[in-house]
Amino acid sequence: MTDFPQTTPAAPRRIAHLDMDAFYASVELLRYPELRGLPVVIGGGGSPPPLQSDGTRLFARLGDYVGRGVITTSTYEARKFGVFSAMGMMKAARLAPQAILLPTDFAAYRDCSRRFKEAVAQIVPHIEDRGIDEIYIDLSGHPEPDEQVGRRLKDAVRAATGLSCSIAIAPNKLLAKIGSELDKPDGLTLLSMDDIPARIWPLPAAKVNGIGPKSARKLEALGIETIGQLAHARPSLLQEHFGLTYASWLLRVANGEDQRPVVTHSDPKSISRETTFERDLHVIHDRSRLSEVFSRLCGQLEGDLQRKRVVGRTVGIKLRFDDFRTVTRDLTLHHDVADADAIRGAAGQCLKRVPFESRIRLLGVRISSLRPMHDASPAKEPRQLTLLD
DNA sequence: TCTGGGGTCCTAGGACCC
DNA sequence: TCTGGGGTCCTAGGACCC
Repeated sequence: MTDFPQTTPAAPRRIAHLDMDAFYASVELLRYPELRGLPVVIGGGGSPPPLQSDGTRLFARLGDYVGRGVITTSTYEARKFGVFSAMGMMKAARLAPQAILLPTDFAAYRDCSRRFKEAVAQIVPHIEDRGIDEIYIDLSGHPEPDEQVGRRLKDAVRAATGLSCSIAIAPNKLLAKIGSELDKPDGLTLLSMDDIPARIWPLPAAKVNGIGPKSARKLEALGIETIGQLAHARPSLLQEHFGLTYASWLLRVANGEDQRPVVTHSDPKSISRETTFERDLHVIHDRSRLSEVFSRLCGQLEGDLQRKRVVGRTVGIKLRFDDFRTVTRDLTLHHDVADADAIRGAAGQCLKRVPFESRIRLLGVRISSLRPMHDASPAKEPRQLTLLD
């Protein structure tokens, strides 16, 4: 035994990415097993399917949908019709009018999400939350071999939820994230750095987490479509079009390099509420409706702050106009706020700075610069100093 | 008949201070 | 009366992710 720090080289990391398969849709199929094998899409804010007198459910058809919602998830059967997440439902309705449409039920998905994360945490506690349906798991130092722990995690998730997931285990988050998609659904993929040329390089550049539609289109214009082409691109060409920072990052990720740690805790940075109107509203003619929604959003924000036990001092608004232009305004106060009236007051100041030239499609309110709420010392003004002090 | 809602992070300019 | 650098905070917009 020695008290001196060891200087052995760092062991290679093992990171798993776990992604639930068609999560919202799969939760709904547990509830409505009679829909198994049918094209089903989840989206919009409709009401749950009513029970009929013969004991069966009356399911809505996507073709009958009217509104501005988008699809959040679809079953693999529905995807065959070309309807995917984030597609407008009116457009999807043209492609698959006969598909079953279910409203989103976040409470049910959150409950299921909590169960699968708890099941994983029983096996490996080092988890990074990446939203409702995916996590990274740091397996470095875990004794079992990859294949064995991967199977065990999948079995535990199925036992806790009845649902399948896809897992990849790789030397870093970047490769694990790409890998979990390679054998969906119900996949278990093991990747090492040696697999990069054969399994990663043929994939489209947009499969990299962080290369979005804008960058993918720019790359394509340069003749770069796959991750492999990106890895072999001339650095000066990339730097010319993307700047030094982003160009170096592109080259690193194309070679499968990523040192980001698995982050098990993070404090919220901002909280927001927004809503898209069924029809675009006029700032004058629809004043009372706008004012009503504005107050409701501020009230919801107050509830969110209380639930998360935080206060904030930067209040902002967001507007989207009928031409889809988006503007934001924000205001940093000298003190923290937490109640709906104070938020509404500050947000109202922000609204005054917006030029209203077109109808409003979306209205949102946001609060940031968050700090923990200390309920023991309710927002007290600092003692006023006087000359007598 | 386009395009939700809730987030994070980055950039860039201006104010302001030293 | 020509023209410093940092550093931090604030604001606006945009890319990206789930």
